[in-house]
Amino acid sequence: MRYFAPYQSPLGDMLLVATTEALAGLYFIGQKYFPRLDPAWQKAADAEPIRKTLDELDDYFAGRRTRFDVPLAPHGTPYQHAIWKAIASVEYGETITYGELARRSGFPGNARAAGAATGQNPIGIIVPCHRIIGSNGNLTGYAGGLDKKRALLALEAEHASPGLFQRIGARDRPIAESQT
Amino acid sequence: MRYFAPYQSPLGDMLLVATTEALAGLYFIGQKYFPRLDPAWQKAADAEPIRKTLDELDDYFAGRRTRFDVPLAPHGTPYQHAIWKAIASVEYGETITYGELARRSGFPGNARAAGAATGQNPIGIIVPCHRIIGSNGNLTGYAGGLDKKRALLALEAEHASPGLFQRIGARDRPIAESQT
DNA sequence: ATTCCGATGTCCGAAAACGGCGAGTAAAAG
DNA sequence: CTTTTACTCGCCGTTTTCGGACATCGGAAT
Repeated sequence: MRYFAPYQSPLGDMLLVATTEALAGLYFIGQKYFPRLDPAWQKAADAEPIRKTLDELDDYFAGRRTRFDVPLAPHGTPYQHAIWKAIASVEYGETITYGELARRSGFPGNARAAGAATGQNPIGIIVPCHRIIGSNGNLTGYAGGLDKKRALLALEAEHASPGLFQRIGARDRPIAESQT
Repeated sequence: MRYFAPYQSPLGDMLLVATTEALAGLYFIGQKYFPRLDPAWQKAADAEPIRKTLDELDDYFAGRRTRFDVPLAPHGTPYQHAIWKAIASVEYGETITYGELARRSGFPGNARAAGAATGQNPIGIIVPCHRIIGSNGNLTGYAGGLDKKRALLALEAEHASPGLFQRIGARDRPIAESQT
């Protein structure tokens, strides 16, 4: 059985999906790859993973939290799991390229496939796919919309520990953008 | 959750698969379309549908039973369900052609598709797909092997009530056979 | 008597299209 | 002559599409 709950973030309404054990999904409403709501799913804001996620999200958006502790259980292929795991190792306020992501996940040279897998990340924000950018500094894409990606990076730059150089805004020119 | 149990029939070893509610599968070991055993399945000869099926199979092979009462829950497409339901209406000792089967299931003219669906019947013997034969009298095929089909028809002919004319052996010439 | 053809639902394998890329080259701007 | 910008092409897992093959049968043509 799966449980779900809504969440109103400063960036827009979101949907949480979880089992009794772990968080399985976190989406912006209507984003790309938004899941079909199964009628069998039950609305339950009191399920343990959901309650915990809601708390941590509040802290994150308030700038009080730089890591998440909720147990995760995303559904995907072995390759996708490798990619998502590598994404999860990117620290708050830090950004890496898709090429670097491919390298870290153990599949050097698969930048493109890594990008595709990144886009299908079912647990936005907590698996921080917004921290992956193009090799030329472009944001290139985000399932929830580029504005969300930009806002998340700005939030993290705002509250990141001062020692980090790779944070957004540390560049010598404004960040360009491409299509959706 | 699914349960399974072995059964030693006079025609060879078989596998039963069931839920707590109903029988979901009955296969000759290693037959065509034999299911992949899921490690999560539990061996349980005491589950209600399994116990009932084992009893009824004993009676059937002893010639003491011409109908089955176990609740069935085969897994398949709507079309397949229509076909299997029509198959189930063919009486002990009786045989019909694939064309007739198509007609009875509400899809006249689909003899070929009916044949394909027949082959994918997950509940052998109890859903009596062995009673479906070619329009020219050929046995044409059986997932468990043509020898099993022949043996089952022989068994039923042996114990069928005497009034039935369509039973095997009532033909004016020997029954030919085709490939596997 | 044989051969050929069309109609039909599903499964399965093969092939192609499609991405949240990136490096290398060629043309344009300063 | 440097620095951009535009374009091409290879990269690779996933998803979608497509084409046969089947437990057939009746009718028409050979």
